[in-house]
Amino acid sequence: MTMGEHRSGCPIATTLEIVGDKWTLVILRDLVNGKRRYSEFLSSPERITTNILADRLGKMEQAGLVERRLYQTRPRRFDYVLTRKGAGLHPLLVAMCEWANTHYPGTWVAPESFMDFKPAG
Amino acid sequence: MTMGEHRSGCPIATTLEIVGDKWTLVILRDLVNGKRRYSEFLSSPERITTNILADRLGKMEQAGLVERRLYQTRPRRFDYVLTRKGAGLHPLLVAMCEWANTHYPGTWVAPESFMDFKPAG
DNA sequence: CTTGTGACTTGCAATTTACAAGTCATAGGT
DNA sequence: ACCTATGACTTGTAAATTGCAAGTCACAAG
Repeated sequence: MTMGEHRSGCPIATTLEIVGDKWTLVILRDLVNGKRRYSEFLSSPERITTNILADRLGKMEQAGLVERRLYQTRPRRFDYVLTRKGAGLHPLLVAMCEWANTHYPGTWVAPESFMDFKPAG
Repeated sequence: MTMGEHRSGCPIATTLEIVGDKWTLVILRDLVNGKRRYSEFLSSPERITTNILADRLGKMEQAGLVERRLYQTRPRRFDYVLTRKGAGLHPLLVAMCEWANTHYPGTWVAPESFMDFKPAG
């Protein structure tokens, strides 16, 4: 993805082209929380559907946010791991947690392990 | 909007229910930058369409992110102002700017006035 | 062989978005 | 009076996306 393919040079608009939907950052949350496999993402409380999950994981891989890793060969099965680039979105998640906790009483408080997440490697 | 109407108690998922689309945070950016009027939002480089703009402004008002203010009576015309709640999303915008500037060379660097935004009142 | 598992894919209805034109309440000018 | 212009939406419609549910595939196990 090069500069010429963005709707503008604005960093916010550019970011939104990748994560500006209702599901991508939910999946990113799950990745930060240690989920790796398709079936794990499916089990999250927001109940993402299989076609949206497959679509988003594919797009996240294309955008370089995650890598697929073979975890089994027969049949071939992959899990998903955050890249450095993907992990760089963690501050967004933190800002969102803080905003919602402030303005929506009753929303869960994220554990320190989540807020203090550091990408491995 | 009460707890019972969210897809989960997760603060990230909750936030995404309000701003998890390609346009809401673009409008929020414009508000932080001082835009107030419908025609001003329409002139942004991403070229939002009138129905989406009207739809999003209405939703943002309902969610308490903006207030409509009468600026003319004949005909009645309103502009839009960030609330404290809406302004509370500024750290999210900052995080997005930083992420995109890091990973997408060529994206604009936001002026200090944007990054240092403080809500009036 | 059958059944089960996990990771998708497919079909389709409902919803949303993008594009373009239209409408409305004015104000201004002739 | 008429016409034109302005700004803020609204409407019609085609295209795209989402959500629901079922299906398919490559295995493994019994």
